[in-house]
Amino acid sequence: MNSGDDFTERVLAVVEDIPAGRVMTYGDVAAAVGSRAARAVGRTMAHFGHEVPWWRVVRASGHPATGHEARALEHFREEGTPLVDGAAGIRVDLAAARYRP
DNA sequence: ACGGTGACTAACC
DNA sequence: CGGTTAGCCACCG
Repeated sequence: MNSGDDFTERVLAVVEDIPAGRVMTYGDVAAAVGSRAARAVGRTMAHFGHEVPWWRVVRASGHPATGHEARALEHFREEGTPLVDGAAGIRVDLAAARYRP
């Protein structure tokens, strides 16, 4: 019953380990599983993200996943995630919200 | 085995 | 700040 995909399983485990009010970048999650496939992490979220707090995973710029910014923003406000209001719109304050294991 | 693809990142102008 | 280019890695048919 092994799902067979170690990478995917590890990624989901890391995302679930992110506490509320904090976020991690795709690159950080990839590094946490011992890889640098930030893109592969994004794909994993697109397929399995419905079972994990995908909104706690953001891009290196502090913006949430492309096409899901509005949805992530609702969760950020709800969990009290540090946000920054800038010209590019609203984004997560990585300096304060980035989760460092 | 191979090429295309993507909820990405960093560098450059 | 923003738009573009190239590099990166894992999954799918």
